[in-house]
Amino acid sequence: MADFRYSQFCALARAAEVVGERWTLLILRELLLGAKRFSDLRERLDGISASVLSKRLARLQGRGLVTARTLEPPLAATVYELSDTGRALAPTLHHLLRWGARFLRPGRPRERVEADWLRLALAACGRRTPTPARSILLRIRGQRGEFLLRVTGGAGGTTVTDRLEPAEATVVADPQTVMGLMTGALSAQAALREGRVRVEGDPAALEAFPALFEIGGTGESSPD
Amino acid sequence: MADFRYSQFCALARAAEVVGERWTLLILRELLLGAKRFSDLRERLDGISASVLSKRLARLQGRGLVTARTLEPPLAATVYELSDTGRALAPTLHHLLRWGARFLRPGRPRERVEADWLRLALAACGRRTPTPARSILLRIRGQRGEFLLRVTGGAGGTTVTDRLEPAEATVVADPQTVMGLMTGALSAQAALREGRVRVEGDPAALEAFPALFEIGGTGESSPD
DNA sequence: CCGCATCCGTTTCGATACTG
DNA sequence: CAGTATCGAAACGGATGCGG
Repeated sequence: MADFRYSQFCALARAAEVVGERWTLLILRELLLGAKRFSDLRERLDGISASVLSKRLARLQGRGLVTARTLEPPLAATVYELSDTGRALAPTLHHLLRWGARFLRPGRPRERVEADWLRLALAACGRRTPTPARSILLRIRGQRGEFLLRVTGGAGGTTVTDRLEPAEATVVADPQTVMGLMTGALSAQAALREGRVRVEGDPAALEAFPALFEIGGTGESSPD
Repeated sequence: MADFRYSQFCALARAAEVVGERWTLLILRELLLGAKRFSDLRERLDGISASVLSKRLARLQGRGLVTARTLEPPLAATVYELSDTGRALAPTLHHLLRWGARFLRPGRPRERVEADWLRLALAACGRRTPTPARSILLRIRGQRGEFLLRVTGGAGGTTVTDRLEPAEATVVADPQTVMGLMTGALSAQAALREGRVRVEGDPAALEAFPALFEIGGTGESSPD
């Protein structure tokens, strides 16, 4: 394994050596969402081979981003989790996600969607500046069942949780539609007209939804 | 060129498809530092092959991060530069650089260093919160000559320029030493003791130098 | 010269099979 | 379940060539 991929004394090149290999960012995304076993990772990173996953985990452990922990004898399993160094990448991943959101639509045939990923995206793209004091329950219908998220605007910005308290409105849509509304690629009117979304409760909540989010600065200077 | 590298409806996966290939982050770094020609990029990205650089540039243009512009007939040359979408990645690259700074030291034999990279690193790692009102001129001695940077602390945080106004002190060191001091991996005392740094002017400036910078959150929650 | 396209040896990846 | 072994396919790195 060529450990020195670039020969440059530059912090960005160093970072690229650690997280710039295929699959690595997605492995970190999964571990950011919680500790996981080898086979959990394989299942969610649909398409990664066992040998590549093994190499990636070994490298991430070697660089100190990931630690392996063996559970107590009853469940003799190894789980991988982020170390402090790995968790320190979270702000970077959020920024990258916000920037990448512009490429999300259109969706592609047979693409996988996980509830976790949507929650991560909504959380990462929520505005940090004061947003309309709305509370919206999202009922997201994927291929494999449906799940709920709760989005709240306020003076402290937008927050996203999976606690299911009551809200002003419930918005029912599939993942592609939710992300289209969030990124602004799809207007509320168009989504309603095409029957891609249904609102229960205050219809104005849907109109306000896009204002709760923003994607990576197309011009506005983000704080940092 | 398999354009769909992952089959996941996730903004981070989309971003990884665009910037997650070998060399791409470093190409973006170079273009962030200014528009460049094909051969300029090849020269600075020591080791990249022409065919790979060509493919990367084509992909980046296809995705809208980079534009090619042909100069007027006298200098019939093509320069590549970042588009708004490409420049929108700047905050992400700064975050990633700050995180990667922890891996900078120790330097490796025969590693290349460019003045631009140091300037980028110092700018990216400068604290955003108020810092001591110091002004320090860095005289950095690389293999190929030396160059100067000016670091200023203040209520608005740390700023780094290449304008050579007078300062309280001049710090003379090689790039590895400067980065060691910046990341905190090398203490001012140790650097002085080993003769790796020389100070002209107020000696206290060197002691204050590390306080002007911070690298990617090992615990402190960065604003975003 | 500059911006590639082409050829070719080496490395990495992906799919499957196999082992403790 | 958690990986290692193997092997064909794809990507990469280096050299060369060619049109503008």
